[in-house]
Amino acid sequence: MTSSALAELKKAGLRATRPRVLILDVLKKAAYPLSVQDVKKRLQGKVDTVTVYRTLEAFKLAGLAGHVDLQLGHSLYEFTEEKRDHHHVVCVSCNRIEDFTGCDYQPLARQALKQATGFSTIITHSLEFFGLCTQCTAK
Amino acid sequence: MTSSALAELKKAGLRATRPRVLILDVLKKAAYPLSVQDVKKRLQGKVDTVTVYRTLEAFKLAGLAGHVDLQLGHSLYEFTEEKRDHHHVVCVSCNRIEDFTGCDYQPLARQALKQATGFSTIITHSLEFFGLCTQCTAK
DNA sequence: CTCTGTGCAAAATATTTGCAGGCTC
DNA sequence: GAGCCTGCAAATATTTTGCACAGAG
Repeated sequence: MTSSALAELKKAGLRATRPRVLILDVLKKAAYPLSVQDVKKRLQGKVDTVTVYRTLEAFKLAGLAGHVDLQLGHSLYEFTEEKRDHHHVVCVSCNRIEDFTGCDYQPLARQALKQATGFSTIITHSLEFFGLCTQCTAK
Repeated sequence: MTSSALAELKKAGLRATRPRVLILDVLKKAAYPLSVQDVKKRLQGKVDTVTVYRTLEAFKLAGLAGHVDLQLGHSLYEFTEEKRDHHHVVCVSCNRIEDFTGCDYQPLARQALKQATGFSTIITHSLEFFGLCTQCTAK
């Protein structure tokens, strides 16, 4: 595992330092997007908080990780897998998260560009659904 | 204007206090989503920061305002107009914002519910595009 | 009059910046 | 060896909480 993280870092053009390998491994193992605090906790003091911030930002720029915003008061990051362009459904009551894939956003992006006349390119997009999970519905 | 804000507050089931009328007016006049600081500045000291936080949250619960997240490090709010379900295109370089409308999300929501088996209801959604505006493309 | 809303102070949380030393390439 | 990366300290920004008083209904 560690060695593959190392290779991915190099392929992405980043220096393969110990903190970066550790953080990338944590991201890859996570079932759901992680906050800076989440990452730090899972590394139990092995990496400084500031480094987590800087590393996640570097991963984002390098395309290794994506930024997720679920309106929880802090940013989340997740490993960018092959099955890219997946999104989340978040329970507004308990914050449970599930994924869904196959968002066909190209028509929407074209429509957005047609209306937003001051723009020339769409680079990325965010799409999140907020609802109630079955447990919270029952309550 | 002020009187209409007052009526809207009552209709939404909220007490029509001075800070709320002022904040609602500011939101309605804004061309784009505002942060807590934006709102506070436009009220030049007439309302406390904490009240702005609490009021915007109350508006959100009452359906008067919507929460927008453009990955800028803080939350934005905008008045919920009739032309609801509109979204934004944000320039990743200069943060310029434009709107677009007519996102046909029902099929996507159905697809999300089919895949997210632990969920029973979709209440709302967020969809934002990030790209380059023509000015920043030229640079 | 009752109960919610507000302002003020302070705490808690999240994020950024500066700098000296360490490690990758 | 050069230059990027890290840890530590501290500054800055954002959001939340507690409480006494004010104002809406």
